[in-house]
Amino acid sequence: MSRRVGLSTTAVVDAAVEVIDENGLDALTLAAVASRTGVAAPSLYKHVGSLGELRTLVGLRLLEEMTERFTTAVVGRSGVEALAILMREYRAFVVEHPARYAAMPADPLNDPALAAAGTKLLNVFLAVLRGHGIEGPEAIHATRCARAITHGFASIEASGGFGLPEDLDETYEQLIQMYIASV
Amino acid sequence: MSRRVGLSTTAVVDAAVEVIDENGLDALTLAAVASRTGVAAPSLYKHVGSLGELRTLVGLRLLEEMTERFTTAVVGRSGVEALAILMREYRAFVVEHPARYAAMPADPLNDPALAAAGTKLLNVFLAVLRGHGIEGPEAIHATRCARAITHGFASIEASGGFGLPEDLDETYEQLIQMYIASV
DNA sequence: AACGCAAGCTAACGGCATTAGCTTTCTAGC
DNA sequence: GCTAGAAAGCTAATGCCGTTAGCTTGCGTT
Repeated sequence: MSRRVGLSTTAVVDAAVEVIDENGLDALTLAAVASRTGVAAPSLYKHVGSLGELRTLVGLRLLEEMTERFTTAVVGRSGVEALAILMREYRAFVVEHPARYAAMPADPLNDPALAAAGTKLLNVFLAVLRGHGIEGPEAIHATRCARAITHGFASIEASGGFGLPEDLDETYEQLIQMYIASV
Repeated sequence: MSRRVGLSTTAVVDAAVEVIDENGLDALTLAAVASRTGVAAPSLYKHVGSLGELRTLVGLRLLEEMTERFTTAVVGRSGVEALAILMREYRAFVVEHPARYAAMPADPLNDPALAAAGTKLLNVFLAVLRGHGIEGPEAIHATRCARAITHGFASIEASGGFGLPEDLDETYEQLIQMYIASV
């Protein structure tokens, strides 16, 4: 048998994300990742402490992926235009990778391993709001509102919770306008 | 040993909800329900087809619980007042039973066993909107917006996703006003 | 009083995460 | 270039869980 596959923690997380993409979050199992990486299940423990830790690492990866994507999308834009772009980009990520979105940690700030990455993601929103003249406690409320709207719509859409798919764009634009009108 | 416990499907679902309330959705296991009902795990199959079916039954129960609660809360009210009450009641349910909310089916309309109950819940919103003069496609968009906002805020709150808990009321009232201003 | 069904039970299987302990391969230092 | 030791892999084994099979027992009906 071909020994020394040359695995690494990064490669294990890569494989985990692939498993999620292909078969959904529930399919993320050490056995599945092991088979995909061509290794016996217990060997994964050389690179990852436990299934729980792997989940955290996947969450970290996704948090960073979103942050980079949002940062890139919003560069050179400002004001309500930037806010709208951010919200559309959020939904676009979920539409492209619905299973991946389900693996996003719900409360990154409560997990020491995810707090830094979660804060960075939050800061993208806060920076755009600040550029629009919103700061302090007002900015916290505004960010929470944006989170609730984007996460709410995206999570329902990702799980197929909306009945008729044809005019979802219109509903979402309506939400964006609703939000922008309020800030 | 005391044979003939006198179990029923309803009693099994009761126990399942208690397990969820006490130890979270992940703790919903046939072993846990069996131990709580004083029965061996395989005996549960006399009342429930599988763990998956038990999850569906729990979802059905919660859907009905919410529908009844909302219906009661909104009786005698109309217009934007009724909309605000509905949204506050939605959040109140989640605050009272965070773990239970996590067990709510994300896409009830896609599951034949839950479609009827999901439609009933949706109809409470649609009825209030109709009383406010919103009908047809416009009502669909408006309902989706309400769902996105309430579910988004509630699910983040239920999972402890918001950092500072003190002025969450204010954020939510802001969202309610934002929504009401748009319909 | 006897029968049949429903509601329990125990035993067993397979899948999973995880631990323990072994073998092999790469690499660093001489 | 050789050799120790660490790192990366393996197999075996444990315990929990869902699930199935097949047995036993209590209860309601006739």
